[in-house]
Amino acid sequence: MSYDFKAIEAKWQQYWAKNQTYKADNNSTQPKYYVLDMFPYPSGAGLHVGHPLGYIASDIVARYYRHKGYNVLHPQGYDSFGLPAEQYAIQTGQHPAKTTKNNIERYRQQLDRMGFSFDWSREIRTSNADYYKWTQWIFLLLFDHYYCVDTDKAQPISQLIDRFQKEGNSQFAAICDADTPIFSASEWQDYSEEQQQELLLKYRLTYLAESEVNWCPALGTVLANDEIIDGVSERGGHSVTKKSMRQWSMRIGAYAERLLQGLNTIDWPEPLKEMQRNWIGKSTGANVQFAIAGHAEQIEVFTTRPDTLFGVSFMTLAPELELVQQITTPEQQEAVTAYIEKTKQRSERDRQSDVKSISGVFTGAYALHPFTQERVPIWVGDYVLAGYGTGAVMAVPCGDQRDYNFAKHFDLLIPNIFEGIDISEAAYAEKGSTPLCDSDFLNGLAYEEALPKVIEALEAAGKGKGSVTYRLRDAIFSRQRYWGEPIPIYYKNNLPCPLTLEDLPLELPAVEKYLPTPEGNPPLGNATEWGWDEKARKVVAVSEIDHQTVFPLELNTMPGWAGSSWYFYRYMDAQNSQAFADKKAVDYWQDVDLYLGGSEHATGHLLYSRFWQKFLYDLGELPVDEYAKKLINQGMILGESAIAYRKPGTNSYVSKGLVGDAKMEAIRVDVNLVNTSYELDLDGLRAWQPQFADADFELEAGKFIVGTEVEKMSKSKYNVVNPDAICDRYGADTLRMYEMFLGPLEQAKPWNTAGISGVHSFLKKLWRLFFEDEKLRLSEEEPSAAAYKSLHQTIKKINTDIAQFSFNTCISTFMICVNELSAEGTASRKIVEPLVVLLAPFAPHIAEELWEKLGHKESITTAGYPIHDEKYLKETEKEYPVSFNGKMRFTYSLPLDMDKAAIEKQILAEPQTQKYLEGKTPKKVIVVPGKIINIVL
RNA sequence: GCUCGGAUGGUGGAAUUGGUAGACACGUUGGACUUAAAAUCCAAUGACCAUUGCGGUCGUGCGGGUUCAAGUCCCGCUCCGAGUACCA
Repeated sequence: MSYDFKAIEAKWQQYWAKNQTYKADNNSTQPKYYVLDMFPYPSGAGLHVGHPLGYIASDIVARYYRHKGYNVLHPQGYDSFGLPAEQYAIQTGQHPAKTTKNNIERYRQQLDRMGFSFDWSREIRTSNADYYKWTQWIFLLLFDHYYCVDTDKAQPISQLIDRFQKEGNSQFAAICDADTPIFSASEWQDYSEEQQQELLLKYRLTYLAESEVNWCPALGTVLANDEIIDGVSERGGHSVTKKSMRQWSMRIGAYAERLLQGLNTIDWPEPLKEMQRNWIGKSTGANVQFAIAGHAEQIEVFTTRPDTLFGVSFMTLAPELELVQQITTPEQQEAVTAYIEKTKQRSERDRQSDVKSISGVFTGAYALHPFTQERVPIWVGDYVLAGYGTGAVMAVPCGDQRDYNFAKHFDLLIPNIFEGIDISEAAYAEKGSTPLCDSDFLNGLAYEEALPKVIEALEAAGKGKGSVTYRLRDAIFSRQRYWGEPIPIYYKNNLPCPLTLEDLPLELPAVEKYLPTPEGNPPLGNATEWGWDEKARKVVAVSEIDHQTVFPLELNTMPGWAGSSWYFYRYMDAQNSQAFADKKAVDYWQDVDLYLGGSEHATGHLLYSRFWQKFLYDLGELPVDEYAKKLINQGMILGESAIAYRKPGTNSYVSKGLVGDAKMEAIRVDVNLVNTSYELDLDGLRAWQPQFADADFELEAGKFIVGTEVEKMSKSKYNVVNPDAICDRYGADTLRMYEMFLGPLEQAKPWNTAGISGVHSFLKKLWRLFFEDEKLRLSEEEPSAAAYKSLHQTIKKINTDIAQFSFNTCISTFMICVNELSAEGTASRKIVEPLVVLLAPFAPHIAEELWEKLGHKESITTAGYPIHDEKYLKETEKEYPVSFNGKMRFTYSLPLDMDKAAIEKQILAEPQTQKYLEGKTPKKVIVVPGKIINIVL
């Protein structure tokens, strides 16, 4: 009987499904282990061999922990809202729900073939109303809370209203918009309901605000910063401009410090943490007030170098600041207005690609230095960003390269305040130990001492204070799209009113067209049923909107990251209709023990989900404030595109070896037509695309060889390898083991089928260990010492390697073990039985089959994972390499328990040693027990 | 520019964290079995020299250093990849 992987895999996949082998129990007394994959967006292209890499790794871990006696939660679902389905709907008129459903079915089929141990009873889809009901609920909670600085957590808005009633807003610290006015308790009470609501919006953790957004006219929507690459949209490459719109935002900035600190408590890859730290971009320094000559207003600047205060020679304001208009002198008015207009017209793309050119204009106004009262000219320059710090900088040309360049360009003063530093060529930006000069009370002090001193002086003079600024901006939450979660808000007198939990889910309405309306409203503006009846608490026809009892609903939908920011808690109790998850279930599962996914989500999903986590933790909804203890980034599997070389302007192709120095056009051909020796199947090619039907091919040695290029796997590059094809040819167990064998999990690597035969023949060899022809040839005899040793070495290595997620070396270890056992001849039950369990996480189908053949009635899942016994590994003797001056000469076998002195004595007495010593006395003898003996002459 | 990460045979990659570099696999070459092919098994395989003598020299991107001993640690470069970018 040969290894019939097709029959075996089909059999066990059915068995697992029928017996719900991998269903996790919410009422278990076993310890829990939660292994999570980043759930996929079900695209129309289906899975390629790159997708399962992380799923295979997490599946190995899940199965391993089950063997170890843990109650394992290993769920899977779909991030099923998203732009591609909507784009497809626009083109074809097919409802996104329908295409999404089809895509999911295809994904599921492909996933099932690979033998994953997912608990499918917990499957979720973010586009299902019973799921997004709870996404909407979280939105409502955010709307109903503000961030209290004193308690350093989110608090209910009702509490804020209480405080406003009693003391106004000047007595306590809460995170709010920068333009929030100060008011007293009596002023608050005098405000109208509308005014009060407007003010509360400035505090809510999700809020409406007029904000500058990245507007993409071609897509008709707003894009987040991470959806823009090189100034054009990630999807489609359309140009993007700035536009001011009233948008929903998330006050993630309130959590900046906690998001930063939390990184120290989680075991995530250091590079990923570093990315998040940079994205949060904390800088400490000071805010400094500059008076303006002849004006009541002041300019506040943020600087990380208040110690260089005496080097200020001008100020620069961002063109967007309102203050600019107020202080500009009549003579400069024209120039300033022209400059502001010019900046407005420049698209984000221009501004980014044109970093080097320096532009700016003088306002005619002067600021007064807080200590010297010297007059400092105020300029406007677009290198200052309105959105960072205060939108104004104190320019210290001797200490900052951009200020330096600006000063050189406009011929402004460059006073030097660094002792003994030459600044004739460039600014000196280091925070070094160089003492300051010409700096009044800071003279002679270097950065470290000057910093606290100047802040102290500023605070004493009431001219500034120490301050911290973050680069992290609040996240725009509105999308002008159809295929996303509706925002559970309606508008009364233009003010947003929240729905309540009882009203949810607010279901996505049907629309005729998925494009924006002619008036420029989002696609939901096309819905006929999209009014909110406040009394009946239900959605009614738009025609009934009267602004008395029926009001318009929000037309924007939520962004892609909304549904993915909390999904890992839904898996704990996926069917619950009363809560996002039952409290008992959440208390039992707590958090994710291992999270696997790509690093491309570093500053998107992985940051937003931490933010929501901390918020829900503040509310007591979740037990921990970081949801994933450990995270691993699996590397991307790249495609290896096949290139056929064509003579320019002809239809003749030349085999790779014959190209030489000739100029050729590189034409990508389907990799699936290429075999492992890079030979192209010409008949297949001719049938594949008509342009090749009558092409000429110059062969070498009767073959046509293609060139290759490693790039991202994508349909358009014809380099996509479908896992189904591999499963057909070699089976799922081979695919699983081969993907792991390819290299370290974290590393990006090209897909190449060349080595797959090695893994496949390993499985065949394993099979032959059990079967000779038709017969199970299992020995019940006591195994040899060598067999025991081989097994226990393997057990030891596999256990330590799984703990380190080093799956590629696990596969090697298995190969060595099976090679050794095969060489021995007979397979003893005492050896192969534990071996099969050991292998089960990696190649579950063949392991189940062999387990059954060994006479077991229950699934191998219930078997305990083998633990090695040192007694089989114990060695009494060890080969010591003996080297002279570090150069290896010979080896000598010695008992392991000998002490160093005895070893030294015995080695020196050896005739062979004497020969190499040539009568000299060694200076030193180094003995590392069990490792090496080095004799230094 | 800044911040990370990397560089080991023809190829993918190992190396107990300073202790015999190249495990394991692919590929290649030779052999066995076979009418033949597939499958399987055996042997060789870093480079160069010596090969009828068991050996020698070099070798982990480049140049230095520390050490009895360096792929591994330190200093200075080169190249490649990722992230980020007027962040005051």
